[in-house]
Amino acid sequence: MIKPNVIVLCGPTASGKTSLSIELAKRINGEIVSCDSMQIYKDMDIGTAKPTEEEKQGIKHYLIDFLSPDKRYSVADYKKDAEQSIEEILKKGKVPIIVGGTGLYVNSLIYNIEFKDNKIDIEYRNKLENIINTEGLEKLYEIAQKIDSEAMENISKNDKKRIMRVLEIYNQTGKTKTELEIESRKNEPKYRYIVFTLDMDREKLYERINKRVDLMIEKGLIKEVEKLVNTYKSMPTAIQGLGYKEVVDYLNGSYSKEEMIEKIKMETRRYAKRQLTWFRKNKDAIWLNGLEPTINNINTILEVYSGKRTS
RNA sequence: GCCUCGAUAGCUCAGUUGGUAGAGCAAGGGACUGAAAAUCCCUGUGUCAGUGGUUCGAUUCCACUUCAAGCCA
Repeated sequence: MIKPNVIVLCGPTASGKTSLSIELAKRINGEIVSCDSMQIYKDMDIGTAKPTEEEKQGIKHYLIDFLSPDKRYSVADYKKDAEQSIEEILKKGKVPIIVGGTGLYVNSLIYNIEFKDNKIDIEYRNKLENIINTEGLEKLYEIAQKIDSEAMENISKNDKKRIMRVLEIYNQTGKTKTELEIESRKNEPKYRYIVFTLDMDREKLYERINKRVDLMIEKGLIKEVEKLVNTYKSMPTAIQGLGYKEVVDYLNGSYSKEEMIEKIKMETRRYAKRQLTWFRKNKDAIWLNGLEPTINNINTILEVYSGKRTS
């Protein structure tokens, strides 16, 4: 059986994914599935650089702007939702285009990582937090080491989230993280994912990031955040978004407006660097230069897509 | 113009009782399976402002030059 083609366009923030993907979708009768852990949230438009209706040019976008910022969401939810979206697009006879910068989410699709149908046990997580506060993180590290020493080889003794996760998995499933990950990789992907990574000269990318942050402030990012914190009592994940937590600190008087803007720029540059580390790891990806004219990049994608080019 | 102080990593500075130097921040690289825009790990060669002098040896001491800051006029 021939697997359907699915195009994946990843790359660091501000590399030009949005406009390239929309041009591509118009060209090949495609629809876009976003792969972005922050654009999923409603009421967070400016800071996440969500495409506007005008920018979308009538191209349907999935997994954007559909979740309340007070809700939790995870890679497991994403995997399920994204595959459902892909199916819907294929049913229409259109081409699915996955677009975004969240490396973890991209991998869940292209390596077909299968997640069990479990919810996060917040009570247990709080219990672990308590142990950290009373006995220290070392205590949890030791326990985790006993449960799954193999997984702990890659986890620093300071990496609170990952140490907790090892314990959470064991508590919930009775299996180790290592065992579960082997099971999660059993099945081949259902689609032929063709992965493109959009990048450009680092200096140029940073210039674009800086400019984009200034533009966000101009467009009213501060107002957006004010409204957000007044509307939602708690935002466990959404408030972690770049730009959002910094504006909250600014509103609390932690630093001046200028300092806030510089901080957002710096954190965004660092984020872009981390994204690139993630994408470089995928040796099958085909790299595109965001400084090239859009038409050139589209032609490259089309050549690979239609099988005229393999690398 | 006088006096004082300074010039060391991209930035802010420490230091070498003379044997070519190190912190913080920035930056770069990396890890990543249910919070991922999160979380975490690793990485410090730079004409020690320039030119001369003393010395086996000067970034360190001395002289001059340039630049910057403060004070007195």
